[in-house]
Amino acid sequence: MPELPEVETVVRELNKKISGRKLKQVEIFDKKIKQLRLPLPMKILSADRHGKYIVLHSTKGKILLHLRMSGRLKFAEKVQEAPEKYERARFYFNRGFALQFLDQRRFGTIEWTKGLPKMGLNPLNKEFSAENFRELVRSRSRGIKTLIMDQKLIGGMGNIYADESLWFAKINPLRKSDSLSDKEILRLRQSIIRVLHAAIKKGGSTMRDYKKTGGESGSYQLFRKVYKREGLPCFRCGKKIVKIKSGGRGTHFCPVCQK
DNA sequence: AAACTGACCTGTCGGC
DNA sequence: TGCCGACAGGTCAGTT
Repeated sequence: MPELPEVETVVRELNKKISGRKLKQVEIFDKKIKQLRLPLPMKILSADRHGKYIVLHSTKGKILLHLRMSGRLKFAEKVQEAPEKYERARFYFNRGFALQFLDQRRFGTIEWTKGLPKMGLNPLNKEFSAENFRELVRSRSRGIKTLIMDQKLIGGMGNIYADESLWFAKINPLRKSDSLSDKEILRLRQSIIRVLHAAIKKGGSTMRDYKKTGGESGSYQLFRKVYKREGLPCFRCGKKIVKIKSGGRGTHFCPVCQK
């Protein structure tokens, strides 16, 4: 569920809510998640985003969270003892604060580590330069949508924002990456940056499970152009948006203005 | 090395 | 109504 804008939104909230707080105890409710063996208590210094990972930095190491499809974090000033529905783990901080990890589909992960997984370019950072992106796109031959969603190449792009970015760039998601012109590559880069920033501004997209740490929904879904709009008119040319499958994922685009 | 496929889970929705 | 398959924001291991 959560892609870069959703994770970024959550991380910004965590920074406000738990930076500097003392983590006192962790409870794991789902036995699919293995015990962390943290040196508790520990002080959480800050929260960070690494692709779609959430990183909690402490003086002794990092707690790495991944929400996968249906995971979410909920911050509570006071929690009841019993886990709520779909609650898989809980972090207890000083003064009664708790962070709940909810995950209906149980794909989400939590680990205690020193290092970080290898990750592609951060599209919000200057490393996502026109030159770096062009090099990346040109150096292989595969569908452009699956390329921009490959976390080893670009960290954080997911299904919604890949479709949205390709619509803004007027590029068909099935185009082979090495067939894109310089102009198209520049347009795609700009579209990715524009879409991600706009989505962060709206607190991400709530299609179904995703919620911010206080329980509010994001609102970027109200501004989407193609994702889950199959059969509806394209906002640019009026023709119907179609849905196909690419890399096993639902893929939405305008067959007329995305060349 | 790079690019597909199915598997991992639980729930929902649409068709017959 | 009920059943059954397809599908959902993401990755991974296994296979070509």
